[in-house]
Amino acid sequence: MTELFLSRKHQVMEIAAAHGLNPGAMNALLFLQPGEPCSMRTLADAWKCDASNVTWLVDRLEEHGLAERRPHPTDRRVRTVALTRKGTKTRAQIESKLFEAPASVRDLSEHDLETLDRILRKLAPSPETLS
Amino acid sequence: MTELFLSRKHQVMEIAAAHGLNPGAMNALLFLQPGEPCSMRTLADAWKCDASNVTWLVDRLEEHGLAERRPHPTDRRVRTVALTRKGTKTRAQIESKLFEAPASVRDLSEHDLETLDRILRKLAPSPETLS
DNA sequence: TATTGTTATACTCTATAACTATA
DNA sequence: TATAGTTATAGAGTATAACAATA
Repeated sequence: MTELFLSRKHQVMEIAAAHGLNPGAMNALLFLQPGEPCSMRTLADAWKCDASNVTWLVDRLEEHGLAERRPHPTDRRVRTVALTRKGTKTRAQIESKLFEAPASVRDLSEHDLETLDRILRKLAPSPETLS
Repeated sequence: MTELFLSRKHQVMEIAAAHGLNPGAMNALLFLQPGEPCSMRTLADAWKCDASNVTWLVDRLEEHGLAERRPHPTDRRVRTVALTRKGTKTRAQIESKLFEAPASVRDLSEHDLETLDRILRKLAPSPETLS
């Protein structure tokens, strides 16, 4: 079990490094939704980290041209963070790598996969199935 | 999915902090097997980190009285790391917390649990089932 | 000559505190 | 007065390089 946990950690770090990002910045990128700019404060709450750390992480994303700060339309204190075109593309690439099924899962039979899907949905209901 | 990954990360950090350990030191503790001392070099390879970092992590474990350095019986260059009695006990406590089934899993029916077990065994075969 | 482990040191990531600007 | 974000700074954790002891 520890093995599995650790290998996942290393896999995540490798995917991040392949794009020149640290794991924190990669998570930041994944949290941002295309076309939905997000305030720094929201990001700090979502990532359960300090606001100053968000400043640093968003700086990293901006350096890579993946995101950009924009003024908030009504509250001039707020700066929103939006994905750039490059950021949207990179985010999609990372997501597909990160959630790609490992070989052992792809080797499961169609029947096993459907059963697995049915049971796992009980563990982590998608937003659509929540009341 | 990202949510799940992050919440797991925070859970792991909380369990480590409850024992005054950082996540790295906790992983170190979990890797050590009672009655099976392990060289520093082996640990560095296992955790894919630098040897100097192992020195630091084992220092943390020794400070907490969880592990101790011992000479290698034949190679005087090598220092092995062994769990103390306290380390063995703490390790067991952490392991049970870390791998405790979440409420959503405990709520599954007996039948679903058996099915899940059958399918998951195909993904991560235990050492016994490996050829 | 190669390997094990440690020390000295620097770098990355994160948090705390003080600050500016808005609300 | 409270909140959003930044800057300055300190701390934890990790890596690199140089070193001593041993193989």
